[in-house]
Amino acid sequence: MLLVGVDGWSGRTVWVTDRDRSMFEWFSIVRIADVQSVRWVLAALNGVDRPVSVRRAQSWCARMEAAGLVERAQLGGRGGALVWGTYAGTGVTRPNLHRQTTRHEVAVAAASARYATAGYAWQRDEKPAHVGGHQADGVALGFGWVELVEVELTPKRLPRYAAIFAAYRRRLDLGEADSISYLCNKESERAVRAALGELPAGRSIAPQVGVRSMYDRTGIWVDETLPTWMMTARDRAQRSTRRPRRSSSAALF
DNA sequence: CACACTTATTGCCGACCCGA
DNA sequence: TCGGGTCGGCAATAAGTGTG
Repeated sequence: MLLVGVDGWSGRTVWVTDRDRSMFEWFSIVRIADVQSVRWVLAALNGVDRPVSVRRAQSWCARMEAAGLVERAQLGGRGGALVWGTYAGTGVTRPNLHRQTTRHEVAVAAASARYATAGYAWQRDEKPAHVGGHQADGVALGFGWVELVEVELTPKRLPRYAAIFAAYRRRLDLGEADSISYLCNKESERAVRAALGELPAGRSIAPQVGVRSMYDRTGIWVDETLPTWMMTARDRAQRSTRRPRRSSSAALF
């Protein structure tokens, strides 16, 4: 454990545990999240499959804010305050809260938090190496299982889906991934399903694509249990015939 | 083993904010 | 103004640790 002095408070200190450091690793990957997602990641690090209480997540944020390791912005939306790691906490620069993509990033973090609780490691997808490639919003790594995750809050036009599906087809053929999950709201779920059915490229990957409506219109994912379709990494490993790419002793993130 | 003490976690309550 | 949602203070509880 590490003792961190609190600026401006004479004598006040905060303990930073290994678990807290794992939280900062997660924040360095997803950059920004809401309090609901913090509930799930704290649960993952505690080794339980239910989120910790809202109160617990709030107090964790308050404690780390006092230590100067996270910052918060109360924007009044559902899902709680937005939370991000400071440079001192994560070594990455502050996210821009007013960028249009922030809502999307928070939604990706919500997905990452659930996958973490289900036992998956989480990575950012690599930038496409060649023209026509496509970068997913995240990669969930199980034991011998690679799942590309796409968070879809705004429906796209059909030609765009055609290009993305073709890129996924190539990646599946190359063995870079085992499946693709589209996490949507109601509107985009309809668009993705339609595109998968109408486009030849869509039909060719459809058996390996899961389309789930998890978000409300504003991109908030609120729940108290893991979705039934989300198989835990451990259960998935027992059904997978592939050789593990990730040892069971690998770190969570 | 019994007991005191610490730490982590939770539920409850009131305060506050915001939109209908 | 009302209701829903979030946040922080507080007390209760569970689990872990040290001591006689």
